[in-house]
Amino acid sequence: MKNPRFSFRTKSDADILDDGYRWRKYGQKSVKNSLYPRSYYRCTQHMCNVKKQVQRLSKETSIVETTYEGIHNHPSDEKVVEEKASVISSLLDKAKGFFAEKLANIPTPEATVDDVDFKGVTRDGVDYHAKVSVKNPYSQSIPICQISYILKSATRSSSLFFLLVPTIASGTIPDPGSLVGSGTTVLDVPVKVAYSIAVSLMKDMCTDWDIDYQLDIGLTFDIPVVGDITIPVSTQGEIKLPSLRDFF
DNA sequence: CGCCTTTGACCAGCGC
DNA sequence: GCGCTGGTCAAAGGCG
Ligand SMILES: [Zn+2]
Repeated sequence: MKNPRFSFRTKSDADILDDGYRWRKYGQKSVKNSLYPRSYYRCTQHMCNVKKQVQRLSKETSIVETTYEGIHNHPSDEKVVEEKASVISSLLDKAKGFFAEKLANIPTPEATVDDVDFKGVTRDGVDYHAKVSVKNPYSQSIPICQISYILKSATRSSSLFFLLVPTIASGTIPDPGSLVGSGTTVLDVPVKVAYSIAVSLMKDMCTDWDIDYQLDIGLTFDIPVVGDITIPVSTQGEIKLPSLRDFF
């Protein structure tokens, strides 16, 4: 009943992805608020009750989400495993090249915050809408399924606030797509800042509106069955906050 | 035949 | 209880 379960997202045109095991489909249901149906599979091996669900996301139709439940008690197809291993090493080569070129030219940052729009105030906090440009210096395009970020202040101001609360916001961006090769991809990042932090920020920013920021970004590659590989990328820059006039 | 989808029926949990 | 939802069963049919 309560088996271990994990899920991952894969950017794929095909609904059926070979993971080295043989499955028998035993159901398909349409789920509420989703354009695409959810398929139910069971491992064909006797005495192995591993199940999986496959569903294409309605928001980003190029991504399928697979949820596994249970652990196989038998080996899988060797050939497919070998193929997966080659895919993984290929991805690692891509990542290596990415960092090789990144380290080559230090001055250009990989990610900058272009603009921060004030969206509104809710009961819990203040909503911003940030446009983040992520530059991919590597010639090949990199498929990304998730980008996690931590936005914290790197200012050297004597402000007590930044010493106490260094982290402004954090979260994940679901399925931002691919980072195009030798280009810049603009991501729309919804940022929710807790109300108490926002107030402190406003008080602190009365004199100078620009703060130095440090943006810790994790690029997450999805690798079927094996799991995710997250590569940390750090960047610094300057962020402009909306003035108090935007509030009233 | 063996093995697989398809598909409606069926069931269990949950909110009202 | 009633209806909705998500997960499963199983009969039927496809296909090499
Ligand atoms: Zn199995």
